[in-house]
Amino acid sequence: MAAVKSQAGPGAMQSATGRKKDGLVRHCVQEKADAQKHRPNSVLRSFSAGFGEAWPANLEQTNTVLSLQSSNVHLPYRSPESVEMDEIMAAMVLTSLSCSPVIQSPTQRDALPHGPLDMECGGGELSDSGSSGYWSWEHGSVSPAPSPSVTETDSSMGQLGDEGLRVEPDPGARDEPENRWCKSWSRGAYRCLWPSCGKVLTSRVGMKRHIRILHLGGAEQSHREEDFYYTEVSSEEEEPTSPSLSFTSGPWSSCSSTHSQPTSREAPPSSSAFSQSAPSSVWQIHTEHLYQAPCAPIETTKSPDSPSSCDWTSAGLQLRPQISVSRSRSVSVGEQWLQRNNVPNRSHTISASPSRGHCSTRKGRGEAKKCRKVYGVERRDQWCTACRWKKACQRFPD
DNA sequence: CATGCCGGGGT
DNA sequence: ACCCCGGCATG
Repeated sequence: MAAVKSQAGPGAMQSATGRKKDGLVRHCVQEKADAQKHRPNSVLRSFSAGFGEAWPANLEQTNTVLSLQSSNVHLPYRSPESVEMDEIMAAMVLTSLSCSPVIQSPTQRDALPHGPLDMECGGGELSDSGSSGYWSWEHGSVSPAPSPSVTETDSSMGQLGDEGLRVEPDPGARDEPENRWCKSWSRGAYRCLWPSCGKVLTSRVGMKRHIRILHLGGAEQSHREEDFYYTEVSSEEEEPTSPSLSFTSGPWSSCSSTHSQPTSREAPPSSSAFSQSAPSSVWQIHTEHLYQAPCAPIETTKSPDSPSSCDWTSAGLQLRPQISVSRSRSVSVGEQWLQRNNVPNRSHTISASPSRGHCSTRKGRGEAKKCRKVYGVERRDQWCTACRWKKACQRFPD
């Protein structure tokens, strides 16, 4: 978008504005804490839940792979390195498998009350395991082609393949449009979701290794958990949208609004848990605003670097980067999300609406940079529309 | 004084 | 609805 914008003259701005309407939907399904149970099965379950039928086409293939795995697993001896690699592979397979529509595991499958898109509940507790900040789009993007290179896995994997995995063609199960399109536009970068890490690597294996070694302490048991601690990000998204937009402090990427999707956003399922949730999931937000900011996608990132998890509340929601939110609808992104999902919201989102409610009192100047500051008067055409019209800034709401 | 934006007006 | 701007509050 940024590029488009910059190239386009003022006149084009308007069209850009129009385009904005199709904000990007980052609909992400958040996994529940349950997923955190460190068990292979739970891993599979949770993933499957999140992905819905991500790649039905791969089911057969997947099964095949599993079979192979189960039959090849027990190798008398292998060098530590090879073992590690195998485990990595295993993790990859797991990841791939997670896309299967329904991976049933005999036990407590019903225990997980996740419905399609029920982020809210997941959010309820992103607890410590911290990885829960899982958004379907992120995972959905996990290479459509389930690492072909996988040839074998450790025994546990094999078992899973044999008994734990029963893939049934259940297209309707959790078929979310978002999942589909989401997966389509991400490609290769992986970001560590570990709190205050945010490392981005281009290889999945590398990321897994990073997580396992640095964050999971290389624990044996953790081999299959890496998946929870990283997320795939689209390189596309990483592209800077606008020069000054990226004040995000972390490695967080921004998303561009070039995608035609209604906007949606990840929001903290529960205001409080929010901060802790997803160690550092990226809150990418695309909002529409009344005034249709010409430029761009608004992106929000939860500041990863904030040592203390709770940032949302401080500094106007932390929508640091740019968020354009229409005042008329509440302002906080989180709120918006909550509203959409009928989640009883409230609490932290201070940022917003007060101004409208009791209008007389103009709220003091927020510390947030406004378009004027960011772009300067000379680049007024890059301001959000609201700013241009001398209205409350939509891009950088307080 | 610069900034943010309400309220109101023009098209 | 879109756009602009006077004028006021704020820092």
